[in-house]
Amino acid sequence: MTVPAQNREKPCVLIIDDEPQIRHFLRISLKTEGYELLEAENGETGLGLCARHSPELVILDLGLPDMDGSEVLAGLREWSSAPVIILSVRDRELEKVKALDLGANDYVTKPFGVDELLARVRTQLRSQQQQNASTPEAPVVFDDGTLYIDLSLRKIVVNDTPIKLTPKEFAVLKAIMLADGKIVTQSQLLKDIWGPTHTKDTHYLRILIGRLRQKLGDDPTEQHYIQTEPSVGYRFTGNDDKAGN
Amino acid sequence: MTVPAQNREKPCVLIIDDEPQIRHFLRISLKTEGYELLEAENGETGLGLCARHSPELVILDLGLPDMDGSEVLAGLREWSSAPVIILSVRDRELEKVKALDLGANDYVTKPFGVDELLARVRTQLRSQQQQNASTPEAPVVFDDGTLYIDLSLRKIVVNDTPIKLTPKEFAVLKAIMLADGKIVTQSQLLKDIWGPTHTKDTHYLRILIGRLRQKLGDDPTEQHYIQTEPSVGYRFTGNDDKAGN
DNA sequence: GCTGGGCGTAAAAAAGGCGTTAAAAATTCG
DNA sequence: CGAATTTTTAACGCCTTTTTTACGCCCAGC
Repeated sequence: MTVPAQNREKPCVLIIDDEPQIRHFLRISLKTEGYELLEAENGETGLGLCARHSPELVILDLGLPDMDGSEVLAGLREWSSAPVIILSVRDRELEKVKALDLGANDYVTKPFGVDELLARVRTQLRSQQQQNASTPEAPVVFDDGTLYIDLSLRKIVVNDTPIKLTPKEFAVLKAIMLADGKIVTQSQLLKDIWGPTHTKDTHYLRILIGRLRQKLGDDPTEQHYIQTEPSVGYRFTGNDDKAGN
Repeated sequence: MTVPAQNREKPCVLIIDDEPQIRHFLRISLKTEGYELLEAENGETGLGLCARHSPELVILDLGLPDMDGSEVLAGLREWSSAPVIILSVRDRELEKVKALDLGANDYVTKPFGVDELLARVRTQLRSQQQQNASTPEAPVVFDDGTLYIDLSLRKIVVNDTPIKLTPKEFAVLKAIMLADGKIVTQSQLLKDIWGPTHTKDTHYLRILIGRLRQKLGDDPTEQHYIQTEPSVGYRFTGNDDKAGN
């Protein structure tokens, strides 16, 4: 599995902003504070970078060229719990509330003071540290040469051929991938994706898993990627049969 | 430690502010959001209330009559990690940095919009909750070099060969493993796994234990792992005489 | 030394779960 | 509003699991 290196000496901060001068400005400030930096000038590369490097914190500008900032935030929150500080020129209350309720951890209005922003960065990293002591980040990208999956960009490639997944198919794949090798119970999947009223309808799952295996090129008798634990659930495996951790 | 009961239906918010109209204002807003409330009009009673009730969140005004807000914050942080949102009329950057670095989680400048404050309250409670949710299950693992069992991962390995257990087999193994060396009665196992209507069908158990021993590589005449207590029940032991962990 | 209850084993028959296919219904999208 | 995609429904064959049934063994007690 392509598990991003989690043991960093310096905390890593990802900046997603399209304005070069802001990025430059932040780069200087954050570097002198001793952070490692990642930069993206649009939402898509931002999501990709975040998936591949799982930074300790994300600074996200709401006004991006390719997609709305809140879309980026929502996409991020589907699989990442990294703290996000929003930057925005819009200081209307509604905007702030929307972003915070979407899962942002702080909202700073441009123009802002560097020192304040740096303090807010420290604050977020501090609270994050408290909890993240023993929580290994779940893998968001998978690549074994044959199958390539990037949950952040919703991109699946099998043998260099892009594959399209339906919403439910993707939701199931995401769920079992984020479980990181652990079994996800049938009732859990049914509850999360079909709703609490369908926790018994396991045939939904059987047919969906069937289509998923077919699309991923996974022989059900081999169960290379998706393993069935009969009458319990399913697990995603990157071909490590050994008793791992 | 005097840790008060933490299981509340509603999250509890402590307001420390000397201005009655602000307290009134916050009280209305927070109550309608469904929070339980505590109020203090000076630092000392605030600290006392926080110690006694350990609220899920603290809203702290920096300008208090009896002691400086940062003193309150510093005092709080000596023993509490509850999220603190600072309220202040002072919007100088230095003030914000000082408060945040003292351990505050957010800093809101008066006058503020209610909706934004409420959103920030939700945000803080959310990250707090997230952190409590992690680290739920302690891994239950047995390993003596030959037999490896991980109950949480549902993984059994005998002599480096992964073994598949059926649901009932696993349920029985789990039951006797969790008993930690003590005997589990036959009727107990039958009631728990086959249901209360089968407490007499001990032949089910005999057959199942047989298969289990076979799969685990346990000679029934030796009873290395699963011991029979005739007409009583079964117990799991990992090398009983040896210094077991 | 026979006897009977409790245990372990071995084979069958019965039941249940899984994967697959095809078609109908619902939803999305142009 | 119609076409294409997605989801749901229904039915079948296969394999695994569970239950049933039958038999042999050990050991205490008469």
